[in-house]
Amino acid sequence: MITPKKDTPAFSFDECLGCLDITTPKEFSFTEALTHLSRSSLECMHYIENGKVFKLIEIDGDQILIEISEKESATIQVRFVDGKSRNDAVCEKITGYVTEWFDLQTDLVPFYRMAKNDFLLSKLAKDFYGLRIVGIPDLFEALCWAVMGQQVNLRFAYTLKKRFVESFGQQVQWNGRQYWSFPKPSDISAISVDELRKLQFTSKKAEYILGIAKLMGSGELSKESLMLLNDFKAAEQKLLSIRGIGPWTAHYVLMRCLRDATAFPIGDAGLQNALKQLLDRAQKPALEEIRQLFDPWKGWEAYAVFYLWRSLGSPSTKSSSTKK
DNA sequence: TTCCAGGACATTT
DNA sequence: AAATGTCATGGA
Repeated sequence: MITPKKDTPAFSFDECLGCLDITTPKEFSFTEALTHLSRSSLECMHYIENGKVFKLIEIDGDQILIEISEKESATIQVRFVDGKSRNDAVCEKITGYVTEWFDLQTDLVPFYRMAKNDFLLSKLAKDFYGLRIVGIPDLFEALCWAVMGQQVNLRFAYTLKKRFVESFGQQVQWNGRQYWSFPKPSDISAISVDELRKLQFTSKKAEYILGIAKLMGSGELSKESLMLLNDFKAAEQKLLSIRGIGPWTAHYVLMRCLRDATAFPIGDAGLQNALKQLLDRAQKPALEEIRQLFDPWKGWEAYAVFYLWRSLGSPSTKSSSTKK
């Protein structure tokens, strides 16, 4: 069985303020998490304002709008926007959610030890210190997002997600703003390809997502069942057996949802472009070279990829790149 | 205009 | 088994 580290950080609940403090590891940067979450203005699954993230999460069937901000060093604060208090059991679940979302359970010390003297990673580890793999805890969301991202530019992928969520998800209004929850498999399994075609999904993307919704709706596929498998390799095989899920999608989901630190979407175009830029090459490195580059990073492939992706959005590493 | 983007699958050689 | 075509849109 794949056992996630269950060393939940300490939390304290202040009943009066309707808040929850979560202690974060030393190697955690809330700013880096915010940078990641701010990638697209079309993002519909959370809202960011003044260094605070607003997100609708579901606990025991209840939708709770939370606001997360950095309180002081090594502490982030979760505020319940409705001001109501929650009991300890719910607080624990919220803490668990945030911990998983922000990847607070991973010990990054070995990663940084490894990266410290690496010719490529040392700079990235320094520049983006505290960056963790921001997760997509919901398996259906992770799979749908990965399918939407297949072979289209990221902006269009966000457009598709926004249309999808606003068509089939649930919303909560607060202070004149809408907060969305991702559609459930059961919301999607019965719709038709045409309904997704209207949102400008390709027929294939529509079929893939309907197929995944049916598998998850029937219980044939679930995050829990994947985590019950012997290892991530078995989870990968299960994912690859599903129509529409190829190597890239499988590894992307292993990385963002199942938290496999060895997940390695080697064919990823963004990864190849990041390496091309960092190595100052005229062309993207070949797959075999990428494999060799990653060889010293065994066990931390997913983190290496995430830091390389991060480098693409960084002004500090941006150079006057010419195309192709 | 052309190329290809955080791919996967079907079809053709 | 490996190369090639297809999907849809958008940005450079």
